[in-house]
Amino acid sequence: MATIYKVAELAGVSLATVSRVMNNSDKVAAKTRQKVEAAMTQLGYRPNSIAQSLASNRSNSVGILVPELHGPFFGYMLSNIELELRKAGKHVIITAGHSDAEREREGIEFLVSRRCDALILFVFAISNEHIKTLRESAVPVVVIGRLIPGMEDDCVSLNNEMGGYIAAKSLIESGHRELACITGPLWKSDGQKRFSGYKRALKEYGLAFDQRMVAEGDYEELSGRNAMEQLLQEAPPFTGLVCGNDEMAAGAIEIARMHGIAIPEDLSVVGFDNVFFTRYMHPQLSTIDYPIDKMGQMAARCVLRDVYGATDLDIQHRFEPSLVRRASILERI
Amino acid sequence: MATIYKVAELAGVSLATVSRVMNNSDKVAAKTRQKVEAAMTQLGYRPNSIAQSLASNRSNSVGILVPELHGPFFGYMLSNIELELRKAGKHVIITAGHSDAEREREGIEFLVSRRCDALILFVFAISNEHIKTLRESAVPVVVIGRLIPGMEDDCVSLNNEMGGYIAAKSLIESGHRELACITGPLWKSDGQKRFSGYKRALKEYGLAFDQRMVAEGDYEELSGRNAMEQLLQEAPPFTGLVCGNDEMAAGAIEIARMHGIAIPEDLSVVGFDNVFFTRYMHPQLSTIDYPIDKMGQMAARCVLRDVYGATDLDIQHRFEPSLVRRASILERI
DNA sequence: CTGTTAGCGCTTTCAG
DNA sequence: CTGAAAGCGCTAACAG
Repeated sequence: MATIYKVAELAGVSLATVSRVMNNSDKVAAKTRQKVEAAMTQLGYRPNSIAQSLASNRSNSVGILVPELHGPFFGYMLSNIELELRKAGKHVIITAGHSDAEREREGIEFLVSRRCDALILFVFAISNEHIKTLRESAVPVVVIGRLIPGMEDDCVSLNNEMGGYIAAKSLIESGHRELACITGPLWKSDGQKRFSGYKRALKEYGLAFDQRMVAEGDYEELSGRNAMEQLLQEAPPFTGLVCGNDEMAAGAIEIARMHGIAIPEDLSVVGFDNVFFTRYMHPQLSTIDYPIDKMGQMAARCVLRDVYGATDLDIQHRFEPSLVRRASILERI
Repeated sequence: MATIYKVAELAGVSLATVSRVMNNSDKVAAKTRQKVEAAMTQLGYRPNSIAQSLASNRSNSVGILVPELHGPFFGYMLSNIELELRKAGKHVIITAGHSDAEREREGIEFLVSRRCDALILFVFAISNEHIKTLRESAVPVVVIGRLIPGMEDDCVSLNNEMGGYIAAKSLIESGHRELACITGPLWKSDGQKRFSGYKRALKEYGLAFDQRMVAEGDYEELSGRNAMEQLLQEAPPFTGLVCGNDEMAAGAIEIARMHGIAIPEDLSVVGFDNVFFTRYMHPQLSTIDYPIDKMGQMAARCVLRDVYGATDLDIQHRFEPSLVRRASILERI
C-alpha cells in the first residue's frame, strides 16, 4: 500500500506538500496540487488514518455507549448519529452498557483507551459526578436522554415528566377517571419522571392517586405482562392505562386480551416512545413520541461543534414530547 | 496522560520491557513484571491504542457494513458481533450501506481507509467478484447472509430457499390450497431464494403456480400494504399468504383487516425472519426463524479465527430455517 | 507557497 | 531475560 513518501517522490515534491493537499490546509499552488493528486490516484494512495491520528493526536472517531444495540429504540439513534458524523468524515465506535454500572464503566474505559475524540453517552447507572469527572479529566462528553445540571450545553434530552403528564391527560380528557399506570424502572430517571407526570395530571384533574393502581416494570415486554397481571388482581377497576414504554404496553395488552378485556372498548392504553412497531399492533397503539432520531442527530452536532470546530449548526438541546393518538384510546362521550 | 516512557522510567526498566509486560509476550521475570505493573497503576497508565496500531500494523478494529442500523433485524446481529469481539478486546466500526451499490462501496472504502483488520459485510448490491477482489487486495472479509462460491469458509448464511419452502408447506399442510405470495425484492438473492422455495412447495404438492398470486415488495411495511391491495384486486381468492418478511406481513394484515378479512379465519399468514415484534402482533404472526443473532456471533468468530489467530472456536457456517407456528395460521380441518 | 526536521507512543528485531 | 535502536506513516512547527 502506497505511503505518503511514494506519492511525494512520484509527484516530485516533499511529503509536507502532500500532507497539505490531503488536508486542504494552507495554500498549495494549483499546479502542485494537480501533480500531487495525479500521483495519488496513479498509486491508488489511501491515507493511513492510524498514522494521521497518532501524529495529529486526533482519532477522528467518536465513541458511543448505549444500553443496547438491538431493540426498537436505539437503532434509530445510532443510525442518525452515524449518518451525521460520517458526513464529516468521522466514524463511530459503538458499544453497549446494558444499563449496568459495571458494564457502563467498562464501556467508557474501552472507548477512552481507543482514544475517541469525544463520547456520546446514553447511560443510566453512571452518576452525574462520574460523567463530569470524566469530561474534565479525559475526554469531551455529550449526554443524551438525560439532563445534567451544569452541562446543559452538552445534553440532549426529552421532557419525560411532560410526556407522562400528556399521556395521563389524554386519557383523562377522553373521559377516563380511573387510570392505572405501569411505570418504567423507578431507579432510572426517565422512569421516575414519566411517573411524576402521571401523578401531576391526576392531581391537576382532581383525581385521587392510588398506589394499588401502580405497578413497576423494567421496560421489557415481559415486565408489562407481569405488571398487568398484578394490576388486574390488586387494583380497583380502571378504564385507562398509562405505560412507561411501548413494549410494556404490548405485554399489558396481551394479558388484557387473555382476560377477555377488549382494547379500547374496555380499556384505553397509551404507551411511550412511539417505536416503529406501535403501528403494527392491533389496535394501533397511542403513544408519546420520543424523537430519538432527531436527538441522535443533535448529539452528533454537539460533538462536531465541541471538538471538530464546526460552526453554524442548529442544535436543539431540549425536546418536548407529544401525543400520537391512535386507535387504542376510546373516547368516552 | 502517562506514556510508556514514564512507566519505564518509574519502574527503572527500558520501554521494551514495559511493552513486553503489556503484551504478555516473551518471558519477563516475575519481579520485573511486578515493578512495571506497580508503576503502571501508580501512573494510571493506559496504552495508546493508536500508537499500538501504527507500530504493530494492526488496528484491532473490525469494520461492519450493514444495510441499516435501525429496524428490527440488524440490531440483534450487531449486538452479538460487538459482544463476541469485545470479549477479545477488539472493537467494531459500524457503518450503513442502505442496500445501494454506491453507498455500499463508499462504506467499504471508509472502513478500509480506517485500516480495519477485517470486514464483516451484509451487503446486497455489491457483486461476488467485487468482494473477492477486495479480500485478495485489501483486507480479510467475512460475509453474512449470503453464500459466495469459493469462500464458503468465510460466509455465514441461511438457507433462504428452504425457508420459503417451509413457509408455503406449512400452509399447505394446514389445508390451504390457494396460496398468494408477497415476495421480497427479487433482485436481492434472499428475496429470490425465498420465492423459489414457495414455488417448489407448490410444485411438490401439485398446486398450480399462478403469477397473479404473486406481488413483489421491498421488505418495507408499506410495500406489504401495496402488494396486498394488488393481490386483493387481481388475484383469484386465496386463503393462505406467504410473505417475504415480517414487516410486509404486518402491512398486508393491516390491509386485509381494512377489507374485512379476518386473520386467521379468512386468511392464514406466514412471515419471515421472526423479528421480535411478531409476538406483539395480533394475532401473533407465524414466521420463519432467522437466527441472525447466532449468525452474527459466527461471523465474529470467523474474524477471530482468520485474523486474530483464535483456535478452538465452534463455527457454524450454514443455518437451516425453521417454522415458528403462532396464531396467524388456521388449521383447516 | 514549499521543504526540513522533529516527533506522536508504541512494537519489534537484534544484540547481549 | 533485558536494553538499544530503528521505524510505523503522518502532522506540524519553523525556516526559507
